[in-house]
Amino acid sequence: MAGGRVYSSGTGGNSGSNLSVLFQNQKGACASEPLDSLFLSGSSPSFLGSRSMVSFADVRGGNGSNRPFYRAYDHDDNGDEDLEDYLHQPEKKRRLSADQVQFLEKSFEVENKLEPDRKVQLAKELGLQPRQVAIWFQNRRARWKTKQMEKEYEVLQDSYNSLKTDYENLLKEKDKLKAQVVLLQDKLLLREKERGISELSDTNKLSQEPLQKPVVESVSEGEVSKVSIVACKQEDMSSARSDIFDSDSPHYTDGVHSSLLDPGDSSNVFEPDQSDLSQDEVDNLNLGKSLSPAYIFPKLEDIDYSDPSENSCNFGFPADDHAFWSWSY
DNA sequence: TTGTGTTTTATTGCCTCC
DNA sequence: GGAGGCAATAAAACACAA
Repeated sequence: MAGGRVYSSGTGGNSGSNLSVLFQNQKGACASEPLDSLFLSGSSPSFLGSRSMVSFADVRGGNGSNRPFYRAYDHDDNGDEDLEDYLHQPEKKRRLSADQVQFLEKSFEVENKLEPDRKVQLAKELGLQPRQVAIWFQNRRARWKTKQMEKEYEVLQDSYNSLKTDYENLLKEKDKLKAQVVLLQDKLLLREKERGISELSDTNKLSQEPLQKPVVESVSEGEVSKVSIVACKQEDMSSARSDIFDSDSPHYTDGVHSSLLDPGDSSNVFEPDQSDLSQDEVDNLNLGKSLSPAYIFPKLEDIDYSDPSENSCNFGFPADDHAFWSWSY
């Protein structure tokens, strides 16, 4: 015996409880053995006929009437010789009958731990040894635990897959936005070059016409750099540089400008209202008139788009604005 | 029928609790 | 120190394809 343990051999007697009556009624459905009919009397316990393996000491030490009934005994064409052989063969494991298992399962559902009294009671009801009942519960708990772990694993797996999908979608969205940024930067560079050429010719003209109006004033007050100011109102203006709104083009409507200011675009983040502007911002607005717009708009190359929380210029969004970064798909 | 994988029953050794 | 639980494992019983 394990670890010097001493296990009670059990009685296998009938308690005569209601549970026994229940399973006696089901006995017809249970695989009834010829051996049962041989050894079972009318007053025998309901499960005694299918009694499983008992301890060797119990079996071998007892007389013939104490021999267990082996339900697993294959009796298709058994004669007396087979019976003899069977009774003399070494003890083997016996599976519990369907009824016994059902009984134990129901008991397990009620309580998966086995109190000593309950163990003895169940053993009596089932015609098993208390030790066998204990072993069955122990193994049943192990199976239950395994099942639970499998369920938990599935839940975690589903959660992981969901997160992975979200992550991949976000990556795609990020790539899309990056491509947009590159496109816009190209357009800006192009316009910058055009403006450089234009200013060069303006300078030449200016030297000949000193009374010409300042370039900035050609931009209407309602439109000038409102967007750029708000976009960067929380930022260090020293890093700003923009000439998106060319003084020569107050109604700048190329792809860049229109995409940023299109009121119909729900994703448009540049929809500031002048009434929302603080005095500082208004000052900046005025400053923007007198200074070059290049001081107002940030240099796109300086913006890090990889991590929204680290943007030096987040276009008016707080860095922790998760709503912006976790739009649905 | 047989080989092989799975399930069930039981053992062993270790650990915790009282 | 004994009782009982648990993890690991053995081994029999069982299921099933080839």
